[in-house]
Amino acid sequence: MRELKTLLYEQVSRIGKAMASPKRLELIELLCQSEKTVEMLSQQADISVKLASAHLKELRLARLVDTRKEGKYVFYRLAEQGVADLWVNLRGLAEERLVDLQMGLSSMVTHGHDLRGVDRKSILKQARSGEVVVIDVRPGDEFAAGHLPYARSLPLTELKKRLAELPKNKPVVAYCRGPFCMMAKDAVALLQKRGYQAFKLDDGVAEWRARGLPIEQ
Amino acid sequence: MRELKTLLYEQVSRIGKAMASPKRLELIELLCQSEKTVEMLSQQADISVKLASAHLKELRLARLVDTRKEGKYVFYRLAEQGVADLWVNLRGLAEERLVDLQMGLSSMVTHGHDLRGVDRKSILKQARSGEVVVIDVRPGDEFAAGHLPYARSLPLTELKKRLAELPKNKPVVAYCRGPFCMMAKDAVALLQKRGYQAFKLDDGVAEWRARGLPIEQ
DNA sequence: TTAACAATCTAACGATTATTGGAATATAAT
DNA sequence: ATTATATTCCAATAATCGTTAGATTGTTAA
Repeated sequence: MRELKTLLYEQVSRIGKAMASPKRLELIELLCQSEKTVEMLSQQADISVKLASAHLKELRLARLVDTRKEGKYVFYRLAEQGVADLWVNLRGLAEERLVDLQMGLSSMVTHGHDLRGVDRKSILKQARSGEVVVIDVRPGDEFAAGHLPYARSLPLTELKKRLAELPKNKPVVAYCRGPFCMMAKDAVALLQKRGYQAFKLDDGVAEWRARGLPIEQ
Repeated sequence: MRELKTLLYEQVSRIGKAMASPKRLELIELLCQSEKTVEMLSQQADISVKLASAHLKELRLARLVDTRKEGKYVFYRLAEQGVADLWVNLRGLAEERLVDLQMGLSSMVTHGHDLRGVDRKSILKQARSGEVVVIDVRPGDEFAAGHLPYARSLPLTELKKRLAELPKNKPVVAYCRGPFCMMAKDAVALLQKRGYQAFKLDDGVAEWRARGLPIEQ
């Protein structure tokens, strides 16, 4: 009776443990974008390959991620959609804490012209009608793995040379991996300096999907 | 830049850490039912008062719970609804793992006549019309803090002496604290032995509310 | 075959965490 | 005041975790 209960809560806590490390959370967020190799993950999360491998092992043990081998590369991916939803849920709960802890977060939250309050469905509608241009500033492979409807891929790294593709008479909405990612922020800063009407959308695909909105491939 | 990111993920991981202990999860589940004192929590979770206090301190540090002092008692409660939702979310993810690990869970999942597949809204409708009787077998104070609509309080401890209150010609649906709680299971077993048409509803109030359904007080 | 590369495994360390027992606070009851 | 009760604080221990370095496995390219 008691033993059974202990067993049950232990199982759930294994998932909690897996989400109890900052590095692992960052890896999960990256995997919300697309499947990636250990090397890609280690680079994008700014950690050693060894450490990434160790953390990924933990995540696999907790069944939050799965792997696929292709040649000498091992691709990791989320085991199911629910993992991304849990990440969004967890981060949402933490965000309140972040603001009232007066964290450096303020430098991210106060991005001047953001779309925090704007209704997501109205953005979707305006994007469809062409009233606004939605750009996805993540690397191209992440865009290919899934992106917001009507979004155009324009990776941050190519933004400078491809500015001409964007209209100056329409609002441009940029998004990236989610609220903790700085790519959209940087893109908006650049665009605004060049005279574009640029806005940042805090959502990434995980947030978008967790709220039941559609994702395209 | 990197430091800021590190800081952000660290904050989220604090919540993960708080949910990384089986005991703390059990405490959270108990607090989903109603506010409780340290002593009540320690008894219901089968741990020492000291240990309960230490775990509750962790939860308070992570801002998942709040306290209220009344005389010599300290009442703990969830800091916000989102905490209960996160618990439901987390447990949901773990449940798949539990079944394919062939855990002792099977002894709980196979409760014979359960309502796992039955639509929640139809239960609600049938309860309103009186086609079924919904009983809440948790302790009375938890019922008072919030319960399913049209439910009647009939704590497991009093069930035997109050059997006469239940009809034999209608289905009786029992629920308790959630899928990990055994009270409804025991109630159903007793009722079925006495010839009632009894069924177990796996939801507790947290699960019910997390799915957007109404709760009464 | 050999060389280069991706990824994992092993061992080790310091840091953190869970748990317990004993002392200390605070409040209520006598 | 004194006693009893609820809770927390402090210290100590064993267990677990994060991280790094070195060796190892498996795969591709030469």
